[in-house]
Amino acid sequence: MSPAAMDALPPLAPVDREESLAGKVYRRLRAALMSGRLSPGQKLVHRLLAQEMQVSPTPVREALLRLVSEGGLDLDARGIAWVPRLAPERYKEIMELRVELEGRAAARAAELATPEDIAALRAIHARVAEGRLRNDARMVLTENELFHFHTIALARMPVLQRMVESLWVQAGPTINLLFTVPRPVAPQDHPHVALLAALAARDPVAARAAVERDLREHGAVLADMLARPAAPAG
Amino acid sequence: MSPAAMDALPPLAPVDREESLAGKVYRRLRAALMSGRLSPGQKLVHRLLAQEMQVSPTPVREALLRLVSEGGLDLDARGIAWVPRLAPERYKEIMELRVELEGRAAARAAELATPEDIAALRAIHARVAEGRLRNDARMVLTENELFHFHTIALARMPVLQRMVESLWVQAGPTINLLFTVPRPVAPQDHPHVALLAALAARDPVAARAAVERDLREHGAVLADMLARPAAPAG
DNA sequence: ATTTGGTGTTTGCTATAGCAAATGCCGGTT
DNA sequence: AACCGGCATTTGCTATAGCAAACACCAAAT
Repeated sequence: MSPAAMDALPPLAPVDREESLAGKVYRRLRAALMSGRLSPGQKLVHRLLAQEMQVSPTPVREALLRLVSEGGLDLDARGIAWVPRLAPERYKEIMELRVELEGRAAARAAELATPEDIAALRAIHARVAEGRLRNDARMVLTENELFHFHTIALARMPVLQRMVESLWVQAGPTINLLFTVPRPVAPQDHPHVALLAALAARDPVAARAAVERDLREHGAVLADMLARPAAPAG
Repeated sequence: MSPAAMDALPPLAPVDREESLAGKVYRRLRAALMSGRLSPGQKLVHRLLAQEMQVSPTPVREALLRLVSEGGLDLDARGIAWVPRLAPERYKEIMELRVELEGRAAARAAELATPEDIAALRAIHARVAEGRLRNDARMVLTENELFHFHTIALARMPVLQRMVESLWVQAGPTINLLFTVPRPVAPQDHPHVALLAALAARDPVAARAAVERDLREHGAVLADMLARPAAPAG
């Protein structure tokens, strides 16, 4: 085998092993954070969770600690895990970092995306738009997330991707709590459409600008909601 | 207590609790990664580590899994933790992200730093320069790290700071393995000096540029070393 | 020299138990 | 009604045990 052929070989993939129980629990909790099924202020007690999930406490504890490590859960003074309530400044910081990192990923994606990649994104965006028409918040959130992470994956920057995931985990409960379906916009006005055009045109600058616009518009709405004083107790 | 006085109160600090054993182990391992005492390719077996540290395996396992979660350690197909060897592309991605995130922190720090902050940074930098004069790699690395994280802390962006720490943990073993003390430069030519001047002048653009220059110069040297084929076996 | 099979050891992962500290509940007192 | 004390329960954290799979080592066969 010549050196050139070695260079052309894909890297060896790790041998798939059955996922551990702790890994399964972690994924479920992580998805629950990103999708808002776990709400800000919720307490997660590993023994109780273990009972609910009908597993022993050790893997649940491990899963919770993983999520703490990536910022998705906070520990209180006693070591109990809680879903964080985002202060406005924290939310603002997270969104600022998303603008930068997701914008960077989009720019890179514009250099690397294939027509098939772009077609897949179009299909996802069509479902985002449908969710908007149907005023279906769950659908919009789910497909929007899929759209974003599909885009980011095109950039082939694994460290950045993991960072962005962590930001989504951190912001997920709050975003989902506050989210209302935006009014439908004219199809050509949606930032996703601008991003798709930029990807097709292999234009990194336009791709970044589209993502920035998307996140800034969306982020400003929620930032306003967060900055309001809490409603009087009903 | 009037609303204005409430706004002026510092946030309640969490009650300090004695750090758990797992937390202690985590900190030690993390510091070992950042400082290079753990080398790329090293295998970390939780039972053996527990014996060395004279603690039981559970907290060691928890500490290792935390470090896996933040990217500092990789798991192989069998679930064993290893200190990662950085491929050139991975190193490049990490440095690119550091340039962006640390640059951003420096720009923010330029807006927020007090004269006392800047004096403290000068003192740290003086020790960096001394380490260079003495050709003391350990001293340079230690003080340089202190300089960087002192700067980042001035930005008061906790999410960003945690991300940067994670990047340092990921790159620490490789950087320390390859590091050689750069030749001393004229004092005014060191990027830290440019950063200090930018902080004093409250100039975010110059601050960012100084950090970018620092990281790019340093990063290019190591990227070259990583890109070279491994030396023939001796 | 290489391959195969058997055996012992290692290792991750999970389950369980137990300790100490914190929390919650209830009754009694003011 | 509010406060206090006693007791039971909860909870994090750690230690230990055990299972299954993987690995390492060695001897025998080719």
